[in-house]
Amino acid sequence: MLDDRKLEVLRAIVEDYVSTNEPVGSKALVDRHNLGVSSATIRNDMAVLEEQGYIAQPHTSAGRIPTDKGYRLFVDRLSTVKPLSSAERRAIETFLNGAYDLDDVVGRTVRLLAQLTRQVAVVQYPSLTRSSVRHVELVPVASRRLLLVLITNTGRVEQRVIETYGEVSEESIGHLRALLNTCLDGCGLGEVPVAVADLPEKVAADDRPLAAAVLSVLLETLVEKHDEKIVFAGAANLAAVDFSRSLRDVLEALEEQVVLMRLLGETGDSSSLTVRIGTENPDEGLRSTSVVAADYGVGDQTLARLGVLGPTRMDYPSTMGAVRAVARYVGQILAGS
Amino acid sequence: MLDDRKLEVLRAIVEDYVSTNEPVGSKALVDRHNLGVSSATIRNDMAVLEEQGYIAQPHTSAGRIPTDKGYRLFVDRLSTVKPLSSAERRAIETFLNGAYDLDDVVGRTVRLLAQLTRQVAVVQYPSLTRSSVRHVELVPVASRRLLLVLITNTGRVEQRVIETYGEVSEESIGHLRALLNTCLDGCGLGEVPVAVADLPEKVAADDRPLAAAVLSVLLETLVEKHDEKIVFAGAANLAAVDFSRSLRDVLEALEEQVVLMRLLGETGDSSSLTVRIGTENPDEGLRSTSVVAADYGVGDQTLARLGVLGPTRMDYPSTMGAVRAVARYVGQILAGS
DNA sequence: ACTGGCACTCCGTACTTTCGAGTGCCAATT
DNA sequence: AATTGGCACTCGAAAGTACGGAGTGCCAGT
Repeated sequence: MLDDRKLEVLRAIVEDYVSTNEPVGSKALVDRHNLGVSSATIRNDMAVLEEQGYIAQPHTSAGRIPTDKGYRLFVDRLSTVKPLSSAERRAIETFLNGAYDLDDVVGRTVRLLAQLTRQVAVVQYPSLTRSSVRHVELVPVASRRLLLVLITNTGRVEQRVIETYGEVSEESIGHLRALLNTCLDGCGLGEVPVAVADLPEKVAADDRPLAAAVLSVLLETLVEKHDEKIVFAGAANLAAVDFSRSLRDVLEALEEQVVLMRLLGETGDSSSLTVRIGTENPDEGLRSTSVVAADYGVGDQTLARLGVLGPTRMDYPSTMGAVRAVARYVGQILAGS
Repeated sequence: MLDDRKLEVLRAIVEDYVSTNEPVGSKALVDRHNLGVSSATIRNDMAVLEEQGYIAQPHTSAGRIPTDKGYRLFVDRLSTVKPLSSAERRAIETFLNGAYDLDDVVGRTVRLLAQLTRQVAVVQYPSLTRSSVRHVELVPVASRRLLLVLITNTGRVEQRVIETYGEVSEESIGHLRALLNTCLDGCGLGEVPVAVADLPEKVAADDRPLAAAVLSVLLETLVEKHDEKIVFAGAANLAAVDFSRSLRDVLEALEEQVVLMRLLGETGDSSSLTVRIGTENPDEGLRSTSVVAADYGVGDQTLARLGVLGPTRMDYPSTMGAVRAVARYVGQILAGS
């Protein structure tokens, strides 16, 4: 139903609109792209494209702009991911290599991605449930208070305060610490509940209450809500764009963890890059934005997601290239640390 | 040189301008406040106030708006900090009490302050150099790699990777760990360099390289640049205001750690609240904003600062009240954990 | 199937007009 | 000397008006 030329016209409209931010008319189109036909022909094609819902006019007698459906078709069939320049790749590499701990890796990544795409970048910390235990530490911090410190293979360090409701000896703590570490070393965090199930039986009767308190805090730490940590950067880039919805709505959405989580979406099923365009977005305040997201991880193990948010009118090929490249490099960095 | 009535006029101008966001004229002033004189008199007073630089007109034949100097006088001499309502105080208390670790305390605080003031809130993590060591942990994470974990009395947990350039036995690590903890327990982080000075001499000759590596990383962690950690929230509130400088400039400034640090300024000398108005601000992009900041800490020990950033046209008494109240509550929460 | 031509639409811009809040100044009053 | 009512003046914001031009849809011709 859409012949090759019509697709070509759609692509041209998307590209021109993205670069000029102005509705594109038939005349301008034949001037800038050598389509080999006259503007009248293009007008006919445009009429069809509009009827099918791929483009729209802001008002009568104005040029056309792509609809969400138009962008969708463009992303799916009319564009290819644009690889970064080698200069950009080198910049990424040197910038990320300077990181000295996980916080720093994530912080640098999100700033880097924001700068690279000139949009808002979002990076999720490596998921706890998909990591494994590297070390568990119990530190007494007051007479009736312990600090549980959990270190994962991805370098995440989680800490929780434990109230012990009674004095606890150094020995008990040391014993429990050793037991926890033998139980859990290398254990996937998803399996922790199973792995510790029989632990209370192994401790001396006197230490059972302590063990119970520690375990309850440990298990709570793995509960979904606390599981996820996510950051963003580049909000300043939003100010340059003007949204149909107010800027305020978008900023508000960005400040909510849950919204950010939904934004990146589920970890991708097949291809690594996910693009969500305008109204495809679940959240009210983000109906005029698009998201390009990707999984990142070490080897074949997916750890979490990262991505970019911008106006639907965005340069998809370049953005997708940047997101893919950064996701890969982060995986490499994490693998090496 | 400024009699009481003129001061009263200035106060009225500030209050009206803050609440209406429109230049205030002599007529409107006598209507809204019962000053007991006519508008012509007020006009004369205004002329004097303008000559002295406390107010200005956006253009001839418009009302007056306060200058930075006018706000300064208002804050210093014409206003009193407005305490929060008891409902607000209760809300703060319950909200902050739910926090389960330092990250959570800081995160909740910054969101709370943003919501309370409807402006941008900034909170600095408890300064490392002003904290003391609660525990040091060494965790082997790979054959030639250790993780140094430092836990402070304020609940901050810092981690650094250490390359050992050689296999290291469990025993060596255990030994060094014990040594470190006896050396450093309760030691102020400022004194760490002194406290560990003679440590290398205490370890077995074989472990000297290991000790050196660990110490170098430990000392580096305390270097100023890494010392400070700072977060903000409520950027969405900026969108509601319009700045003379572009919103973009302000957002950009906010995303830079160093700028945020400068923003809060040095820890206050005398009174607990610091107000910096417009051009009193050191940073280019923040010349049209004001900052209200305060120290917070446990007991008489100052740990760090927090504050609020908004347009110069802000409700200073309320904002100051909120900042002061939140700073106090955070201190309490930290004391209890 | 494509094209050139043509009448039509309507946005954006610029120009003008009007309206009114606000000012500064002055002479009169207390 | 301080205050006041009066008055001419200023200037921005809002509303109205005019116009140019990019863009469209349609149709007859190739």
